[in-house]
Amino acid sequence: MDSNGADSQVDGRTRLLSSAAAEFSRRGFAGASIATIARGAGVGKSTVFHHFESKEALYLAVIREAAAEFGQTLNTVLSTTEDPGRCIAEFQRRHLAHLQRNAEVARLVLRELQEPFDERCETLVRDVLSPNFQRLVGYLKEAAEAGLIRSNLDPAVVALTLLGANVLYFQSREALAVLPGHDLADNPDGFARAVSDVVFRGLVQRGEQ
Amino acid sequence: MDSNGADSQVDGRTRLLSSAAAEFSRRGFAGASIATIARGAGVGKSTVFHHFESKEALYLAVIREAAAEFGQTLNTVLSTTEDPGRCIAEFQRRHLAHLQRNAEVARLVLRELQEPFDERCETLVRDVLSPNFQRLVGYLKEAAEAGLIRSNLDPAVVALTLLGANVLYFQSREALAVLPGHDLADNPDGFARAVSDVVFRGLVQRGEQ
DNA sequence: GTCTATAATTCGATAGAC
DNA sequence: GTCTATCGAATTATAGAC
Repeated sequence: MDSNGADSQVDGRTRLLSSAAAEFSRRGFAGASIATIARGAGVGKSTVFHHFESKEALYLAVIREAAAEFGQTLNTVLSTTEDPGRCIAEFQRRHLAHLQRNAEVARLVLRELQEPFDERCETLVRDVLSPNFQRLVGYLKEAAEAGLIRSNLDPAVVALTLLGANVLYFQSREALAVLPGHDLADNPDGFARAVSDVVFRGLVQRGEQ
Repeated sequence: MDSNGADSQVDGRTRLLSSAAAEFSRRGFAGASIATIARGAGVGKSTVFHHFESKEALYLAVIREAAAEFGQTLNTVLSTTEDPGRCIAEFQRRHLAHLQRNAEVARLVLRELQEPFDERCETLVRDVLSPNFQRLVGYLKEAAEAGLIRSNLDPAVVALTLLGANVLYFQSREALAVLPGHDLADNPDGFARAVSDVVFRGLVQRGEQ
């Protein structure tokens, strides 16, 4: 049922990260227990503290891991020498795929953002989430300065629009299947492409206004 | 601190709805206690079951109430005789304001969508959320058929893009305040207007492609 | 207020890699 | 022999019961 356990092929640290992702995602930060995480990784409790300074450090490491992986994707995807339409479409597709592949961590982050804003959340945003977000914003700003896209708009708004569509899709996938009239629920790539098309070209008829 | 309590100006049913909104939002459906809800409304436990068939009926009524109120707004806002740019901007602004004004219910719904998809959630989507969503989709479809907006795009995708931006803003308002380079966090109307501008006009330079 | 249970964290020791 | 991963036992912190 769970794919971690004492899978001796990977080292303890890695097994701890994936066990922690599952446990934090299921119970939230406060509800998660170090003992359960250790058990899930097939190691002793004290081994956790050999690899990570504290429960919070482990928690941040779980998210940092996923964020760093997506950072690699950004290296490939965000290039001002490419056509911005393609760039954005590819960003959107890869981002949604990343959310779905790292569903546990994604849920963890969304859960955190909903809880009352504390210092832990601020650290999370500042140190882990913000860098990738700022790279997207930076790309959009450069594209605007280079005349590749419209320049009179806030790049942070554009970024939030793109991310918001993916996040809502990710959160509501199952609910979408209930709604009639489309087949979005089982076609994330198609959804991502359609969103990037909407955002890039807009609703307005070509040639008007 | 909380504005419900035994405020005898409004009737029991109304006080129950707002007490229930607070309690469900805080503890989720399973965690919420009818006794606490009754106490918060200043009525006895049996009064709850006089007004509502069951815990689930009360829960759905809380959300239905907010959805119906927003349905009123849709009547005012979605009109194919208006300029679609204005329509969408106004929809976006009112929707975000509605999320913020009904923050407890909004959090409740988002929480529900994240939990494992069960029958309760399906009822919620089908009976309560879907009607308003379909009205937005229907408006976009008509606008496309009338030639007011581009017709080769999926209206459900457009709707999800608009809603996603608002939902993400709503969920991450406090986190946004931490990110540098913008003042979005304390200007929801400005955010909504900027998003609708992006979605309506697109990123592409006017006159190109 | 004290007692108790639970959970985080630290300590000291062991075993294997190089 | 040192270094690193590991463990079991010991130590604190905290929250709830009485």
